[in-house]
Amino acid sequence: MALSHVAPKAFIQHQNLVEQVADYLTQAIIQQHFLPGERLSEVQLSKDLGVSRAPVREAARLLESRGLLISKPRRGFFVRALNAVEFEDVFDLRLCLERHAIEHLAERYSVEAQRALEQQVEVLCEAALGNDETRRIEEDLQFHRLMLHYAGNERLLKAFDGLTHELRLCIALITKTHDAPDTIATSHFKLLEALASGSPAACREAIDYHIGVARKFVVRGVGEPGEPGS
Amino acid sequence: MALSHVAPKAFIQHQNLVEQVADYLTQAIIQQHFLPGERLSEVQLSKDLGVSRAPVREAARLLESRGLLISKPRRGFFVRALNAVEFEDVFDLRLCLERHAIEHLAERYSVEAQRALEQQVEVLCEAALGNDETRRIEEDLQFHRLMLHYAGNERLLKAFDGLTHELRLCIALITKTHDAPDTIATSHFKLLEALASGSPAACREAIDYHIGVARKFVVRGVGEPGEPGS
DNA sequence: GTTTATAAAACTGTCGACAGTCGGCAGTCG
DNA sequence: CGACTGCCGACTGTCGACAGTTTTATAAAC
Repeated sequence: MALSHVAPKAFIQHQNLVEQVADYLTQAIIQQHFLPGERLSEVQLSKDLGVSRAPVREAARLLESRGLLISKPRRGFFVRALNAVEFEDVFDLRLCLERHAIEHLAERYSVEAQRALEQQVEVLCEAALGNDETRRIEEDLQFHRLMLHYAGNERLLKAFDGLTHELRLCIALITKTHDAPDTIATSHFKLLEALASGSPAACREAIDYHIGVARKFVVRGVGEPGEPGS
Repeated sequence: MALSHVAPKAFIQHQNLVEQVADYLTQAIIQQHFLPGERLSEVQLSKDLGVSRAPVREAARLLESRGLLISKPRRGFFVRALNAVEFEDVFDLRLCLERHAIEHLAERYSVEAQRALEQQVEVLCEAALGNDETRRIEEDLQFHRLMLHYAGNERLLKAFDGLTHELRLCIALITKTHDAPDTIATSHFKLLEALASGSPAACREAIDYHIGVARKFVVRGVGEPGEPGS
């Protein structure tokens, strides 16, 4: 592994090594600098990043809990390889969480929440016009995070955050999503309308449609179930 | 392949220190040997358990991701202290997950699933007659885990498992639940009936009632929001 | 007696090192 | 020629130690 993508040694500022390593690994995995199923060498990473193995190990455990890595005892950490079934499961869980959230939100839709969401949709639409796919995805996720937040259950948001890491992975793996970026962006307006209507049923219908579209964009060309070789 | 006579899985279980420490801590927290909000000293734990600090730290990170601990930078790890709001949030999330699961399950209720669930309810009822509260809780959770499992989304089950740790904590904190153990046990029958009917709506109603009862038992005498003193 | 300044203690974050283990490779035996 | 065995390198799991920071204890000043 020549690791040509590796960051300069001084990239890591002495501040919170574990988090920094975790962030670095997250980016590297999502950008597919490490292939799914690939084994991560602790020593190699330590050398590349210029830190010791302790923070690398702790960061790896963090990413394991986020579903980006899996650990095999005495073997080390491997990049999570998602198959089609797990793909569907992730989106199904997402649907579960967001349905619940939006139904709650519909019944407690404050002016503050409305303004925040509308503003975020504007940001999202703006991002959709540009070419920065990463930013578009992040703004999209941010909209949904806001929705979860204003739904009033922080634990729900936390669960969603635990999922966004995998979601990013899902999206990144198929990344050829740019069929109709503006379509996805504008489809958020329907969510706003449903919320404004105050009808939980309408909200549920809207979110079902919304996530269904997103899933359809992503689940396309996903490989067969089974572990790609290490 | 001369391994057919060998005991299933590995006869020699060389369990990681990390997992062992994590299990120990989990038990200690749930049994309230560590009070909520209390600070955990890494060195002290290392000495008590006879291991070095590295596995203790990694175990603590694991428990942090499970919601039993929280880490404050440069301060260390603290036992999670749940207030009434977080309490409600946990149960609300649980409701969200189980609604989704049971509605799915209703549409794919196999004979295998039905048999497994009915058997588990029997085990649960049996456990309810005894005095072992811990076992009752575990059997209860196991029933719900089975339900999630047969719903066909492993990711959903994983999310639930991430919640069971907190659930156990919730239950342990209030632990005076033994008002009517058999009531709770038998109330599972209603879930079985709803599933057998094949109606998602009936299932939803049943699970709403079921979890509502459970929550009512637990949410009682929960303190005010805010951090209890160390 | 209370408050501030200072010193000591305790603790976390991080590191380098050692030992046991795993996978692969070569050599050996059938 | 194929299967088994023992060795070798690489790596993980774990440890003890050091440095910087936070907290506590102590002392001085008001």
